[in-house]
Amino acid sequence: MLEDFGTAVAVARDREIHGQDAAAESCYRLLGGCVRTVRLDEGGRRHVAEFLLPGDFFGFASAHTHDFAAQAVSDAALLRYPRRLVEALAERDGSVSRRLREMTARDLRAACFRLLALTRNSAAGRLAGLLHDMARRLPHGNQDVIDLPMGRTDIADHLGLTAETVSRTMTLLKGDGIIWFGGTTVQVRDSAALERLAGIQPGAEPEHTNSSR
Amino acid sequence: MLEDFGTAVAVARDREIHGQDAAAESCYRLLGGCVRTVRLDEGGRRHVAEFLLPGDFFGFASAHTHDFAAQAVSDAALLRYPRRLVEALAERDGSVSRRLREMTARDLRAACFRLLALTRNSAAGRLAGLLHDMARRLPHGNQDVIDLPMGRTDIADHLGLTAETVSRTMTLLKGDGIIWFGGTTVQVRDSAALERLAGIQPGAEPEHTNSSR
DNA sequence: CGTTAGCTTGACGGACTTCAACGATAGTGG
DNA sequence: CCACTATCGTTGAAGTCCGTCAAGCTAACG
Repeated sequence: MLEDFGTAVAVARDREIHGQDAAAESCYRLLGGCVRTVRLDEGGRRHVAEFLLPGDFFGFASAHTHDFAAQAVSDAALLRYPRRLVEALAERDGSVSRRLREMTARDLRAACFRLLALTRNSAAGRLAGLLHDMARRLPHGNQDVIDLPMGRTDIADHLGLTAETVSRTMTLLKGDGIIWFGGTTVQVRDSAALERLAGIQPGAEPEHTNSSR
Repeated sequence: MLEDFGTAVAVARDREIHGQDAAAESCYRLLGGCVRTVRLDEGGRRHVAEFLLPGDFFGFASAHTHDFAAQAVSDAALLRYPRRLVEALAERDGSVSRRLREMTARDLRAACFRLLALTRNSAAGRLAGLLHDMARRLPHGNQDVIDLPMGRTDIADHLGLTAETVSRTMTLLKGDGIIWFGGTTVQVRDSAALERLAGIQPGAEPEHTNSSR
């Protein structure tokens, strides 16, 4: 399987794993830390497509080039797989090919639902969705306390907002007692309210990313 | 190949091809007309994910259920493929599996770029992008004149706007001489201006959908 | 101790939504 | 053939949310 072939790579915070529009020679799996995929459009505006967390695969759906750059949000550890090898594996082994297809389909599904959230929800709804997502995906202790690795600007560029709006909305949610935060620590105090704001019915929309398993 | 197995289906305007969250028993290829994929969220808000045009495949990336309903925007002709058969084909034939994966990856890429456009562009930019896209994809005569099959509400729900804003913005673009329209007919008079508004550099972002070839 | 980068808060303006009314077009039944 | 009605598109006025510009604040680092 894929697990046997990756080569370990360590990437320091804010360093690039691969550039935007770079030849897609490698795919990756994140083992530790946090990675963002970013694109700068012709107007110079920055857009963060996803935040990747430990266990996530990325770069597997790229055709000839990676449309988005990948950068370490925090110090990160990852495995690198040569694309040629992945393709060769898929060519030989039907189950690998199927798993790759499922992975891409999951990403597509996640992208579609993100599209829903970003075009229909207010700033509070979008932020609630992200926080809820992070609380679910981040490796946390046993409580609802998480350590947000990314800054306000990253969050803003991910949600289609400005850093100011993110900041204001965070303090709003804090004032309402829905979350608490200080430094990079965030505590979800009312998960149900968060889901309500994000427009999620109680038990829906699981596995938003290309995670492990 | 797939081409040999589809069964022809005709669907009248505004009829449903498959419902939201319906079991994904079939995949489709559109031969004529226009189809939209739609989802109603828990707030009752409607979201149009894509407009499918002749040649487009859809429903192939769905896992167990179709997350979006598919409805005929205009009278449509399509081919239906049983999913079990498609999966069986993919299991047997590596090249089919690879093509399915490429198709899903193309959709994912398109969804990511739509995400960019919808979160970063103004109403005029979004509309310009859609019109440019339609002018490129719709089967048209030899001029820049196209026949928009979908109504203002469909466009609005696709772009994350209201029908009123779409209408207003259309008349703005008309006033600027960038487009002309009357009834369902739209003429692109200044394609370069459209691309500029949409934030597209001259020769970029091709094949936005899972089209034929 | 000074500097820098990130977060917060305030004031203002603009873009889009909402609510409402009106006009045009097509389909229906008398 | 002609109201009648429903649907869609357009236009107007008012309100809201978020972006922009600007300043202050904190914490980390040299």
